[in-house]
Parts: sequence; structure tokens; C-alpha cells
Amino acid sequence: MAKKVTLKTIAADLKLSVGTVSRVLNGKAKEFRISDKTVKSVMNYAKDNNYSPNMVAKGLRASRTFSIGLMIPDIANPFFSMMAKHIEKAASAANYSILLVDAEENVEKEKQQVRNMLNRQVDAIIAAPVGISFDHFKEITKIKIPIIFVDRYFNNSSIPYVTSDNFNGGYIATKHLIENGHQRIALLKGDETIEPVKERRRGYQKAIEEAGIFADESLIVGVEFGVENGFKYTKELLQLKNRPTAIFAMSNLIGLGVLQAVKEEGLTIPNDISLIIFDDQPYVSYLNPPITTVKQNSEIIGEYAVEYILNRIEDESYETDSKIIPIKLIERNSVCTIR
Amino acid sequence: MAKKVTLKTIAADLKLSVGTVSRVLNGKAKEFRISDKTVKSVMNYAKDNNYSPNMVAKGLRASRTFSIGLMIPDIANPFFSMMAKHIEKAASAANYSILLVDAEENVEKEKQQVRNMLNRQVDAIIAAPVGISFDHFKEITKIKIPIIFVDRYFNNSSIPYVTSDNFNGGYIATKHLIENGHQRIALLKGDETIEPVKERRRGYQKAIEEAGIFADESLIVGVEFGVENGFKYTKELLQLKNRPTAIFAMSNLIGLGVLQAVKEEGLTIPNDISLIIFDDQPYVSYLNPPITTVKQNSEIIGEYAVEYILNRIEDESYETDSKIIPIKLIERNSVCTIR
DNA sequence: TTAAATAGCACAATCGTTTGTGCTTATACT
DNA sequence: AGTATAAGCACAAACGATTGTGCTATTTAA
Repeated sequence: MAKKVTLKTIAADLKLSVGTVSRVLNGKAKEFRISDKTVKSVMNYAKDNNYSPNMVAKGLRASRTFSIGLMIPDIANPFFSMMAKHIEKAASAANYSILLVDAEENVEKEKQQVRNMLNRQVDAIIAAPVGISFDHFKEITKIKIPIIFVDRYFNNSSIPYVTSDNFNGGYIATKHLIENGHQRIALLKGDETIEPVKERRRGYQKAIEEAGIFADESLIVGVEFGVENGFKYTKELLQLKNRPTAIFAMSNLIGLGVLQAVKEEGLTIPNDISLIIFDDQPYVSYLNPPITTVKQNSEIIGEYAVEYILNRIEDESYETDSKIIPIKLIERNSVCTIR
Repeated sequence: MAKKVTLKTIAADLKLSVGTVSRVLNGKAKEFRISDKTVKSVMNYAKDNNYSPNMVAKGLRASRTFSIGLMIPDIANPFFSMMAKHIEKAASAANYSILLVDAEENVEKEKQQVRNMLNRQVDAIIAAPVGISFDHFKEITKIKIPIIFVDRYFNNSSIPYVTSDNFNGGYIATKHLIENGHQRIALLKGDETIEPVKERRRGYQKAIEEAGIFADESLIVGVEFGVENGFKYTKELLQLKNRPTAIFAMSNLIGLGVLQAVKEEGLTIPNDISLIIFDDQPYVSYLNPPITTVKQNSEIIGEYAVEYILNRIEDESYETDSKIIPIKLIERNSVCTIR
């Protein structure tokens, strides 16, 4: 139990004042004309006993902790864990640490933990919010700490966000299906209080309209992003007398549910039914068949988020518009051409 | 910019001393015989202005931050993100926060960030270490803060760990293959400086020996946990004049690489070659074919780790043996029976 | 030779808490 | 009436760092 070496212990051992030691260690020796001899001795002592500053003391004094709160609805979702990875990478490169919270898609935990983050004096918050309500996030802006939403966001809020081009994603996926002759295209969506879900749906609908296809509302189903949701509604869709020829799944998890249901029904993709999944994951190219997806760029999203945060921390008046990151259609073999 | 409400501001407004306010807020009013009137006024003021304590000040004073450092080699790996989820859940339930670092499988970053965690005065560390060296972790024990390894660990260290029953995992997977008539079973492994890799290999070898099968060393290949590694070595295995009839892949990512290579070679699983993957993931049952896997229980691993940490924090003398969590063979359709 | 300038530090306040000790005033006891 | 006892607080130190100001001794200038 080597006794902690602090400025105080250094000062005592060297018979200096803690102020002097602090200045030396912060490279302010010249500025305060500390003698070279003193500088040397402090430096050596620090190296030898490998002193390193107590960040919480520093944080208290500076009201600045060099930490960023990261609020994620489900860190086990590969989309989010990928994003988290890039956020952590960018943050640590700038000497910031990440305080991670998994909100478990639960608004109450989210509220409570946002509070906790503030009590811990994080310098900023990056969040993929869970639900509808965001009063707890508004409070943050009042306290004047930077915040940005990633992936999910709120339209009726002035808090900036970075997200994928969800509208275009919905549009090109649907259009791709239409160009391959599909007319009855099911949309298996998530919770529609979530903006990206609305956007993807808008894109879907625009493509349908443009093509002059009958917009059958009964083909638009689903209530959340999970596997079960995808499974359950696909089952229902497949019972329809006038069954869809293609399904557009709004998340990788929903896509997994679709796969299972289709399989259980003894059907095969793409022969019996085509499928496009929103969100590309490493494993989808190994599925049977490899699935055509809309690929989001979580790296860019993460990097942009911390870039914004960092700028905002340095300059309170720094402002940007929210950012929409382009998506890409990755064609594989889950879409068949009709007629 | 509502001015921060602190003990000081409360004390000033109520014309009390900060000490008194602190005691009231910490429920020590009786003990220090603070009058009911004072208690009421402080409580009300606190509610109305929703005071909540500055955790960094608290942390400085108490040398206790209620935070746990979580060091993960690759948070985007679904196995780790799942584990992280459970760790965060258990920790936050106990009012601890998680400081997350993605070491990027890089020992240097790991070292540096362990240091950072200590500077930030985390109360404990949970780590899935990256590599061979662990001097930076030994230092931790000297500082007397609790630490536990998860998944990966070091045998020649007294630091406790929770991990899967890797030996048995390797054993039953290989045995399952043998029972299905396989004699030439390839082992596609990760970096062998990692203990779990050694264990899985030992299990594999025991099964081979027990069965009295020729142990062909040329069937044991691979150097790390990534997709490319799985791809590259599978290609090589498939070039062999006397090709293996089965592959046992040591990680989900290696498994993906195997899949790709097998596909590129125009072969199919399980007809041309059988496959078992160590580590079950949600998507594997949707692969073509669904893959037989060895399932690890990341939930238990995560929960046990924080349980240990918490006990250790409360009681310095608390000790447990390292824990080996049972694994399970999940049979699907990637193993064919020979003869 | 004396005043001014500079070198080289020490001192103390501060950030927001917690906690040991001490100081009044009021009540109780004899 | 005089002294314990207790009630109800205030004061101040401490955690580890940063930073504005002040103090002393030496050097320089006049």
C-alpha cells in the first residue's frame, strides 16, 4: 500500500509549498520564475514516484471533469455497440473518458441516470434517447452543458442530433424493391414515436406514391425494434390472403424475427418473399440468403457527435445544424425480380 | 443558467451553517439534535430547488467515487457488449456508475487507460484484459482497489476471474463431433497467449485423445479472434490433401470467417464440412444452416463480477475463488453424421 | 549608499462535501 | 440560586488540486 503521492507529499518531502509544486508540474515554472534547481528536483521526484494527479480533485477545482456521459438504449444491440466503440475511441483520443449508461429502453432509468451524470459533473452528454419524453434532456441545456443526440432524436426540440438519412434509406430500399417488380411491399416498423421510424416510413411512402402503387395500409405493421416484433407481424403478414411479395424490416433485430417467421412458414427468401433490412451488420452476408440491407455509417455518426461536443466545450457559442449522414444500399441476394 | 444550488447556497439563504445543512440532508438530524423546524426548512428548500449533491466533491472528500472502471478489448464484439450490458445493469442497480474503455485489443491503450481510471479514483476495476502482460493490473492490487477479470485472465496472477468453462466447452464440442463420426477435426483458434484459448484447446485435445484419434497438429491453426483469421485459415485447411471433415471455431467472429471461406470454396455446411462455433449469438440460428454452438453465459459472468467487486468494496478481506461458469452445447444443423 | 527591480518562493482562498469539536442558550436538578 | 445537562447549532479542518497575492532576499540601477 504505497501511500498515495500527492502535491502535498511532494511539497513536504522537498520542503516546498504545494503551489510551487503544482506550477512546476503544469509547466508554469518560467512564468512564475521557479529556479531550475527546484524544477529539476520536483520533476525527478514526480517521475521516480510516478506521481499522477487526482482527477477528482482537479475536477472539483476546475468544475471540469473531462468526461462525457454516453446514454444508450441497448448496448447489446450491435448497431449501438458499434457506435459506442467509435464514440469511445474519439473521446479517449481527446483525453475524455466515457461514463456509460444502458437505459434498457426504459425512460425512468434514463431520467434517473441523466440526473446522475449531471451530479457527476460530466462535461457533456451524448445520448440515443429512449422515448417520447425529453424534459430531462431539456434541463441539461439549461445547465448549459453540451448535449447531442445520436441516431434517435426529437423534432420539437432544439437539441442538435446526428442521425442517418432515414428518409432516404426508406426511400431507396422501397424503390429498389419496386424496381424489381414488387407491388405489395410490407413495412415492418418500430415504435412510431421515434423520429427515425417516422422518417423511414415517410421514405417508404414516397417511393410507393411515386410509383403510383396502391398504398395498402394493412401492409404497414410493427410496434418496436425487437426480434419478437418482427416474428409476430411477419407471421400475420404471411396469413394475409393477398400476401406481400416483399418485406422491408426497419432494424436488424426485426430482420432476425422476419427470418425466423419465414422459415417457420416453410417459405424461402427470396423465392417466396423478398427482404431488405435497415442496418447492415457483419453477419448478414452469411445469412441464408445474404440479405440486402441499408447500411448506416455508425463510425461517422459517433465521430461527428464527439467532434461537436468537443467544439462546444471549447466554445460555448459554437453551433451547428443537426447532421444527416448518408446511407447506402448494399445489394445482396434477398430480393428477387418479379416478372 | 440557474446558479448551482450547493450546500453553501442553501446555508446562506437559510442562515444556517453548511455543516448543519449537510447533516440534515444526510438524515443525521436526530443524531446531532437539529430542530424539526430547521429540518423542515432545509428539506423543503432542497426539494423546491431540487438540490442534488456534487458527486465529485463527495468523491474527493470520501475518497470514494461509486464508480467502476470497465475495460473491454472490443465493445463491438457482441459477446463483450452483452457482458457489458449486464455489468452496467448490476452496477447501476447498486448505484455505481461505469467508466467504459474500449482497449481496441491494444495493450498500450489498456495500460494508459488503466492509469487514467486510477487517476479518476474508480472504486474498482472489471477488465477483460487484452494481452500477455499484466503488470499494469498488478499495480492496481497494490493500491488495494478491487479488481476482477472477466472472460480473459492470467493464470500466473493472483487476481481473481470469472470466465466460462472453456476447457469443458472445447471438450464437449469436440466430443460431439467425434460422436458424429468425425475423425479429422480442425481447431481454428485465437491467440494462444490468451488463457481461454489454451483451455479450449486442452479440451479439444482431451476429447481427441480419449477417442484414440490421431492428433494431427496441422489441423490446429489460427492466431487471433477476428473474422479474417477465420477466413484465411479455413482457406488453407480446405486446400489440404487430407481435408478435415469438421471445424471447431473458437469465437463468433472466427466462425463468420469460416462461413465465408467455405462459401467461397463452393462447399456447403454440413454436407461438405461440419462446423461448431464457440459462443452463441442471436443471429446464429438464422444462418445457413443454423450453427451448433457452445453457449457462454455472459449474464452470469457479468453479475458475478460486480457481486464480487461490491463485496470486496464493503469488506477488504472478502475473498473468493475464481469462478468457472458452465457452458452449454446448443445443437443445431451444422454438424452432419459420418458413416 | 540607497532605492527600485527582480528572483524565488510561500501563503491562503477556493471548489463542494463531510465530520470532529466547541460555543451558546435554555432546561433540569438539587 | 447555582450548577449540571442537554439542545441547537456554528466553526473549521480536510480531501487534492489551482491560482492570485504577498513576502523576503538578492541584484541592479542611480
